Amino acid sequence: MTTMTERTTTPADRPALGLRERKKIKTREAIRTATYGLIGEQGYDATTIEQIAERAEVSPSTVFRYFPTKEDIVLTDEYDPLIMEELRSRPADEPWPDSLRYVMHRATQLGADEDPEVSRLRTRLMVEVPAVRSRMMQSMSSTGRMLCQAIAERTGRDPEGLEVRVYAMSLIGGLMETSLYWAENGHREDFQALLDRTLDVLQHGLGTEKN
Amino acid sequence: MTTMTERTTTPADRPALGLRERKKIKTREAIRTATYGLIGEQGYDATTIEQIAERAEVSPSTVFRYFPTKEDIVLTDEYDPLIMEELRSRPADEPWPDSLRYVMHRATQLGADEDPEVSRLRTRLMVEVPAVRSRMMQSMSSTGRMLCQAIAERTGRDPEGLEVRVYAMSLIGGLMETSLYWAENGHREDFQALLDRTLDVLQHGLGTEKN
DNA sequence: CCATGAAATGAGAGTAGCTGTCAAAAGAGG
DNA sequence: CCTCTTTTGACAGCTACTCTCATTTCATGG
Repeated sequence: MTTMTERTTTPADRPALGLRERKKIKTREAIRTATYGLIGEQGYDATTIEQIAERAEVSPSTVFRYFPTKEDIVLTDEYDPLIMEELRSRPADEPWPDSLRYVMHRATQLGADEDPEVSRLRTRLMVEVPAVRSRMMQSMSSTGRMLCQAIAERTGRDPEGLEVRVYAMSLIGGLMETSLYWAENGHREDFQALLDRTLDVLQHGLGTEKN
Repeated sequence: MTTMTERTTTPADRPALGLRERKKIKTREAIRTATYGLIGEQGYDATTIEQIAERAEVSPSTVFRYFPTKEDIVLTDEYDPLIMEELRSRPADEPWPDSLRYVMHRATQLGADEDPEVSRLRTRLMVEVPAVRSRMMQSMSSTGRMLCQAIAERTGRDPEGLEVRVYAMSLIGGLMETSLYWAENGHREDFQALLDRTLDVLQHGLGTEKN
């Protein structure tokens, strides 16, 4: 227990990570960068783990140690915890739809902060490579669990109850489709705008607007 | 062109399929039966294509000719077209939520008609085997497309529009979660009842009911 | 009934993702 | 500098899946 904050001989606010940790992070990024590069050059299927290992200057074994599957190399997904935290820090009396909208906006801002190229490549792969989409959907399940938890906290319901679970998954399904839509249309439209339209549909169903 | 209704020397209304077609159907079922049996005995992962081929008395090559992936052997999914047809045949002036509810009820009846053992094995595998769940979710996408089409026909919207697509996928996500919920709880509760609760949530959101 | 053409099958080799083991190398701590 | 632990690399192995090609099986027309 008690991660860090213990024996930080370096008084600076720097990470204070050991050489080992730093190397691990570097290896992780080397693998990801190599993967993005190779996929960009030759496509997803044509890119083998061996090639990735070679370009990242590690052994194939190491690649598997860092990422359980090839799809996981491109699907980072480190946002969920951030989103959860953001959600929890919203005022308790704020209407739920408002909280949701606010947090989703924040999340897309975070997404835009990182290299937009990467974020687009990722969504493009979601559309084009079935395996990646599958993996993505799978990760949706765990995201759904967290959402259930958050909703349960806010509404005092059972996080394992059917209603909460159904609601969470329908939400995620809708949001997922928004990403696909965005990617399928060549990332032309403004994602935030799409998001707003999506949330409208999820709140009010298919209303009477034109299209 | 012109399938059958040509030279049906057998005046009976029987299928009038050639020996070849009949054999194909038999092979298909042999493979599925073998798969269900083996998985029931030893589990999904422990069951290899070779074993399936052996029990079905065909070659491994043939298994792959009939089913592109191992997961596809257990995921039949021949209901989509039926559901679509049922949906189309509803009176045009029926409110959309009512149509949806009616059709979903019909679908579960169809599902119960076939061997309930098989249907339960399938949902159980969805919960337990990630690969199967992934494949299932993937098939959801195509189901979603059909739903979009149906919704578009009913409401005069663009089937490719964001709103319709989001609505369809959120629906499918919710329904999917219902199946998972049902399987996770040992198929104890009445599926139709769960379905009704699900549709309530999808229509009205998380209302004010207790739980 | 047989010959011809087409379709289905089987056998085999090959690819790649992924798992496991084990010994060597590199960092951490005394 | 020595020891312990973690990380890595090399290797073997399994299995899903693909591709090719020869063989068998059904359909058809004479």
